[in-house]
Amino acid sequence: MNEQLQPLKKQTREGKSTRSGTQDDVVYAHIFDAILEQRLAPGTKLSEEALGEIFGVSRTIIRRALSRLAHEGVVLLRPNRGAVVASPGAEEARQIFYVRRMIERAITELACKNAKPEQIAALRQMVIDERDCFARGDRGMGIRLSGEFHLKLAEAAGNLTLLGFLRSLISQTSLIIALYESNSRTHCSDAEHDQVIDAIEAGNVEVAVDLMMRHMDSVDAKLNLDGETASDDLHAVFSHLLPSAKKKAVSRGSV
Amino acid sequence: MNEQLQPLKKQTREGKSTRSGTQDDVVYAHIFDAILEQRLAPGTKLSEEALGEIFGVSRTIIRRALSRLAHEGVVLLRPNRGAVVASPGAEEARQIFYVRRMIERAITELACKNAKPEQIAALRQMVIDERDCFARGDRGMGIRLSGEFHLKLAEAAGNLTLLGFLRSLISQTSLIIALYESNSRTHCSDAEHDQVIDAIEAGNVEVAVDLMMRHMDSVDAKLNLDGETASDDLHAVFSHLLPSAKKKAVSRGSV
DNA sequence: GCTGATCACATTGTGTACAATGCAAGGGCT
DNA sequence: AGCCCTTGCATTGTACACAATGTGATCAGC
Repeated sequence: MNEQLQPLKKQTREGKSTRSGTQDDVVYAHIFDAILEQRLAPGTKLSEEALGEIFGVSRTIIRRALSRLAHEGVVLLRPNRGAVVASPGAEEARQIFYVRRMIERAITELACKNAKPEQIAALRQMVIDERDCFARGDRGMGIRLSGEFHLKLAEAAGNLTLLGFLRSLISQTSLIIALYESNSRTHCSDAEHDQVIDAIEAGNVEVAVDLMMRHMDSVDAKLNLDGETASDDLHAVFSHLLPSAKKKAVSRGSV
Repeated sequence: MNEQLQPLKKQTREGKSTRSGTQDDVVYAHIFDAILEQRLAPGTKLSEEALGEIFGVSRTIIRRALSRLAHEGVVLLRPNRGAVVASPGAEEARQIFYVRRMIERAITELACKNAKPEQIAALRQMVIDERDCFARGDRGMGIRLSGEFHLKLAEAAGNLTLLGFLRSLISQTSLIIALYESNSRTHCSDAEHDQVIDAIEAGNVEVAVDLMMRHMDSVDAKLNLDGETASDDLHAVFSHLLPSAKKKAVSRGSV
């Protein structure tokens, strides 16, 4: 982990998820990415002062970023006791997937009606980039891109509310995959994404939705939410035994 | 508007929406309620300093409250230019209603399966209270309660993610009703709420969902989102002509 | 030796001062 | 006279200092 990257004046090191530009967003994005790429394990405490020192900003900024992450359900904010990376239990995970499935269905339907040619093109490019990243072994970026594919699709659907909800859901989904993925070396298959685009471009709602649902199936088929029903608490209980952050992102998948 | 209610130490004046207790929540709730009850018109600027003085707290608290409201879509936070009460356009309104309808359907279905007897009882009590409030002429409280009915229902459904989404949707819906309600003297009919409970208690999913959808219909039937397609910007443009806050809440409805 | 309370430390919560930004009015220029 | 630039004010953005709270360790008592 970086000892102390310089005070990041504006958009220092924006190579990662391209965001607008305020310090705020940069810090938010970094923490978010760290969680997505599992460099921060669920349950890890996120000390305001420590983070402030790392990013070279005051606690004010960190606090805002954490608050935002908490809103999205990626971080748990315990009053007077600090923030930790959320660790959703199995039941919670099921609920989140249930809702995500519903939202993705709606998005797919709307995208069939509303997606413009240039948006479809952007989606295709996205899949290519995604494939590239996985091919290059840049798994971290690949994971993020495969998440952003779904977001771009939501954009194409043209409903801002759905987009916002999906953003929150994807964050949480990624966390869940990190926790429960049994078969650790899988990810959103590019092929599935491609097929969905085909159906959408053809305007074939039935098929598009069906494919998307299958896609969702293939994602949560990889999870084992059964067994160890107590894992929710176990994770929280034993998390302090883990080092506060793993050095390298290892093979894992996302949606 | 109150000149300066005393520094509200803990839970001063918690007669309104019963919340936990931190200053934070109190300020949040007050602003939120003011928007819901239309004492704050869409487009109104929310100055941090002014609010801080009114509530007797520092800008820090106000800022957090505003940030939270912004996250729920009730307030628009323009960087370096302050916060204003959001004024969603017609298209945005349609999108929000679309999503709300979808969420409410899911909640109703789940509630049929999962609602426990004591939760049903709580819902019935809620409708009674709601009716009471409208009967007493306490329209403000009535509006809030009718919104909270839907939230309680979501609770009974047992999906926390859906609950969170619905909370956000209800806030925005209320705002939209404030903006677009043509027939100004309507509200969630208690009868409709009651019928929905009946169906849920009977475990009759089909009927429950159908009733809920009708209920949604009757809500947006009262809006005129057509005509004056430019009203979005008009509201924003002319809002500075209005006094910063209306004195009294007048007859209006909610969901 | 173990359980319980007390105290010290570490961390978060809040208020405030200062810096930066945006907005508006006034004056000079064309 | 109209337009643009400059200057001043108001408001938000950030950092920091102090207060409050929770946590863990030490020590007395059983």
